[in-house]
Amino acid sequence: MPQAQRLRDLLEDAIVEGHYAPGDRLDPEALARQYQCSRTPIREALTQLSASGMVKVAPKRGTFVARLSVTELVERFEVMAELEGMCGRLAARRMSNETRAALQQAQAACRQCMIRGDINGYYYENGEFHRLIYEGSHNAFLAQEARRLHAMLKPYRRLQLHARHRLENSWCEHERIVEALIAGDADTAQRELREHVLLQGERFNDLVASMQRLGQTHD
Amino acid sequence: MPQAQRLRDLLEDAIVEGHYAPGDRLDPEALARQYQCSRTPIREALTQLSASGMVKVAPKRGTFVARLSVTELVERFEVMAELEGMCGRLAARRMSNETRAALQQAQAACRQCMIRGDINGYYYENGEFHRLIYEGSHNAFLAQEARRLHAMLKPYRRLQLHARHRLENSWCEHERIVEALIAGDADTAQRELREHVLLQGERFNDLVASMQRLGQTHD
DNA sequence: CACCGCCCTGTTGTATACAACAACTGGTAT
DNA sequence: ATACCAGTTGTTGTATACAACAGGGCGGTG
Repeated sequence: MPQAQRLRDLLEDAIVEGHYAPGDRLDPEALARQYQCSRTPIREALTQLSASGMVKVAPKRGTFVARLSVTELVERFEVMAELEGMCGRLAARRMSNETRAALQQAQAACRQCMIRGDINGYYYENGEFHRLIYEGSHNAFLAQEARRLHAMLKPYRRLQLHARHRLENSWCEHERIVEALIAGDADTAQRELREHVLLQGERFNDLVASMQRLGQTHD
Repeated sequence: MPQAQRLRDLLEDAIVEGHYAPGDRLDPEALARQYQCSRTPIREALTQLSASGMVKVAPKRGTFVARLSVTELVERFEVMAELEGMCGRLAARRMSNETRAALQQAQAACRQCMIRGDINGYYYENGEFHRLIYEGSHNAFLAQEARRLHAMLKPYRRLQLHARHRLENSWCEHERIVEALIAGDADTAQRELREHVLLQGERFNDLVASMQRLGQTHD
């Protein structure tokens, strides 16, 4: 596999997992030294990340990890909610028995993390939970787009989970979603997933507050 | 503006407008000669187009204009329908008076083209019609994604319009959509737009047939 | 003291050269 | 006749060097 691809995946992971914070500068030369290669593959990796919206290039000033404004974030969550709902609607009809079982397993794992108060664990299992629903839609393109958006929003989604009782609420919502998916109730699955993802009410305010704190640490 | 960006736009346009057909080879060296530059910016342009799904690279064998399989196409239309529906739902509530007027104007232009049987004209005005609804959603990210998918499907969408009575049917569907949008009826706008975009029944078969003809001319 | 302009520096974008790699083609052996 | 092997060729991926461009700082001037 070409080096640029590996670098793209590595950098994407590092961004998504929070090793680089939104607004951080990504210096091509430093990265080139770090990964023992020339600027060319680094440049290509950054270009691709820029295309997928993970980084923003400020011409002649540097490349930075994308820092989304509140508006941009709300817009993306709005689209994400719709795509997740669509995945749910399709998955309710199309999901295989294996995926169904895996989903219930992921939900059980989420429950364990919730009980232990293990936020990072929940965060990971939650990703699995949603990924399974994407795959369950049996629409590879939809699943790919959903994964892309999910990755893009991951750094911000993580902030939400620290809000009080968010884990419990999230898990209960999952429970209703699983129920609808198992029952094959497409409409309910779609609606519950949309609501689950959509930023609304308190959660919106919590997230904005977290972002502002995040912003202060890097300005 | 960097040359690579210009080239990307140029190539994308050329593909979308059908100057290159799905399956055509895009030889970097030939393009470099054609555009009087080195392979570097060409390469970058092609990489970006590959990321957005317009071209497919077959490692060590060449770069080709994406030729979507029937499955891939159906999947994309399925997602497109959902996104358009979402645009419609939001636009019904958020569209400005100017956009509303522009939409009615585009619809009138479509009507003229329909009456004249001007397929290319209709094709163009149809693009405007849909673009206005995207913008009307007042969700810049959603609009961008919708435009991207729309562009990707454009070469195939064009095939549909040649089917008998497709222009008339399309225009009538537009009419119902405009009506719902003007009335601010979000549910109807969403539903009508979804149906309008979704490949179903006869139209699906027509498109598959056209694609097979297209395939034969390039194999 | 403030403002304007110039130079320097840093960053990106492009060209070119080179190396690695896989696919194709020709030939040979079984 | 077919399968396999090796050389060749074409293509991509990477490194490096260079040029262009913009921004920031510094100094001069009003």
